[in-house]
Amino acid sequence: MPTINDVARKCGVSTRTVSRVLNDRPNVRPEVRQRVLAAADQLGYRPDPNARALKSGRKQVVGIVANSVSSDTTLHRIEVISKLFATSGYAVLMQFAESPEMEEAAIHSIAPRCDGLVIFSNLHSAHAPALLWLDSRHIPFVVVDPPVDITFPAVHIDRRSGYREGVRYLVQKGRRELLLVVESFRASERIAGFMEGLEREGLRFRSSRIIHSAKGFKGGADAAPQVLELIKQEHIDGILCHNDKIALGLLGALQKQGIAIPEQLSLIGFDDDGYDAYINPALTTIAQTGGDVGAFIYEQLKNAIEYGTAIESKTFGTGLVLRASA
Amino acid sequence: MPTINDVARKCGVSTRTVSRVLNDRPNVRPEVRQRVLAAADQLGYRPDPNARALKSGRKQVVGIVANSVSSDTTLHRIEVISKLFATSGYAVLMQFAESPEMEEAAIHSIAPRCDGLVIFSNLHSAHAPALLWLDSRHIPFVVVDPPVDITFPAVHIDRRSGYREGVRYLVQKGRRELLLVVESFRASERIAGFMEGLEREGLRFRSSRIIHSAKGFKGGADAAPQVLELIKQEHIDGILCHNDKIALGLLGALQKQGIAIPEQLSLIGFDDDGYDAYINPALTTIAQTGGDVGAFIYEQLKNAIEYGTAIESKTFGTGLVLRASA
DNA sequence: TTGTATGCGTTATCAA
DNA sequence: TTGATAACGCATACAA
Repeated sequence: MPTINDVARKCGVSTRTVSRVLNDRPNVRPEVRQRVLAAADQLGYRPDPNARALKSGRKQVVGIVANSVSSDTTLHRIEVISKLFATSGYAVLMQFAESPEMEEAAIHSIAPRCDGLVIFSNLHSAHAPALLWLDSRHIPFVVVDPPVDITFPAVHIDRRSGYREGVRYLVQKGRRELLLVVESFRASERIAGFMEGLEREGLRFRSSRIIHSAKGFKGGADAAPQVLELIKQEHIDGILCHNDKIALGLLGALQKQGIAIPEQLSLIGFDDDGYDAYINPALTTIAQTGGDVGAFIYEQLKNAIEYGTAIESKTFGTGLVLRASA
Repeated sequence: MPTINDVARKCGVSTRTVSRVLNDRPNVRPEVRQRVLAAADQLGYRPDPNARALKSGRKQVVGIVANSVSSDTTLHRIEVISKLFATSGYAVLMQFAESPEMEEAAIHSIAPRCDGLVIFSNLHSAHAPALLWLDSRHIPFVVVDPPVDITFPAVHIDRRSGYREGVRYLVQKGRRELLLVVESFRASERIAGFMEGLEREGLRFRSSRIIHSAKGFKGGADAAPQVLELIKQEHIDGILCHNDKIALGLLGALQKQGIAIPEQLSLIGFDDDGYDAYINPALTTIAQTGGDVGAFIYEQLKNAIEYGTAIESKTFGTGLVLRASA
């Protein structure tokens, strides 16, 4: 591996001059610049990023810490962030964490190698020590969709309003006996929206109208018997689901039992997964609105890193995407 | 940010001793070891990974280069690899590339920061300079699912046998007029398998029996009119698709036109996406077999990095996952 | 416009 | 068992 010294020697200049050329600094004669560039190219010289980082502190890397139970949405956002940062010459250092403790450890392990951090967080405390630590080290970071309110720069997704809107829409369609099917993790915002929606429509909330399901397609399918029972006993005619996977799992299982959707029952998911428009009936869903979360994070974090600007928090809304199932 | 010197000073030993303690080296009195550990902890000391990498060459990072058009499968494999490496204390440095040229650039930019590399490749040449360069630098790497044969350690997915098997299965079910719907990218292996399958079953191949569609659900749906035409004219009764998204898009569109699946027409996808079992009819598909690709890569690469073992190439098979659509 | 020399925070050689 | 000290490859203050 050739070093900057090799390049300097090869064309009879000092390392200082080579450094100038390589970092696009002024005060180098064009002729010398050419010579250095040629020598570097010829030797296949590449600056050592570690040495550079050690000296200058700039690493050209952004870190991403994500919780282990990352959804397709999270994966997609990570992809967007990575691609955008790639266009600015940054690579992305990623570490998954299974638990809040591991998440803190991951932050500590990744931060020293990064110019900035994106944290898809499960940290359940608003005062996570790792975040305080980052802050004290002046490492810019964005927390994405934390389950609790947080005083640090963060992107929030307002699911509550989406579920509220879902309820309103169903009621407007003449549905009165509504049900909410949620996974155990991150149910509270959905439940709050559901309850608020009922209240605003003047409908009474009953705790029996919240069903807890396991995760994913299978969770939805497995919840079907219980849902079916409620349909019979309480004449459920509208269902809001934790996400589209739950909705699809449930949809198929209910259809097999002869439930007509949307005629007899309206069904609404969450996330706007790619398949929504192509299943039968196409799935009405609630989706994040207000632009691309990944793009927003990129803008904020990049400016914070390169110009020291403050990162502004933002709340993205959610809204109905109307299709056939409701 | 406290350094190793601060720790050394704080407990009155030399940096050498602190270094010994921190790297679990022998020849330190237990009492001193305790003292050092306590001091480090108290100062919140964390070794600088850049300085460490600069000196020792070990970076505790594996790199992933992925092409921009990465499928869900790729994303999932990346996730698996990241999580496994996280359990061994490695973070993952990721860079997406839009083109083969950018892919080479990404390799060059990432490699110096990594102990090893995973390359989800679109490199269309078997002798990509970047790979030769990696090899000459003795940086272990695995190429995943390259579109061409390659002499470097690689994981191959044998799609051809899967499509062959698909044809055989359809014929066995009494289907004779088969159609293949492929995207433009990476169609050749599928076409080869399709043609081989037909040949083995003694069926004649006609070029009209290959339809090119755009990407994704929409591509499948948009191909429907053309497919419908063929169904009418040539009495198509079995379709193999590029992947499950194409299959689902096509499925819905055909159903809307009154085609009964699987009664009138058998439909087979590829990938075994999560929703396959939950749509109606559940989608029969072709899936990669032989274990988890990500886990295999982790094993190989980790051993190569830590013990210098050679990485062995492996070909993963593909096989039918029978459900209702065929 | 260019060069010399120092130090970033580690690891590791050598001597004690 | 320990310590002084020299690199690792680069960026930059300062001198020329």
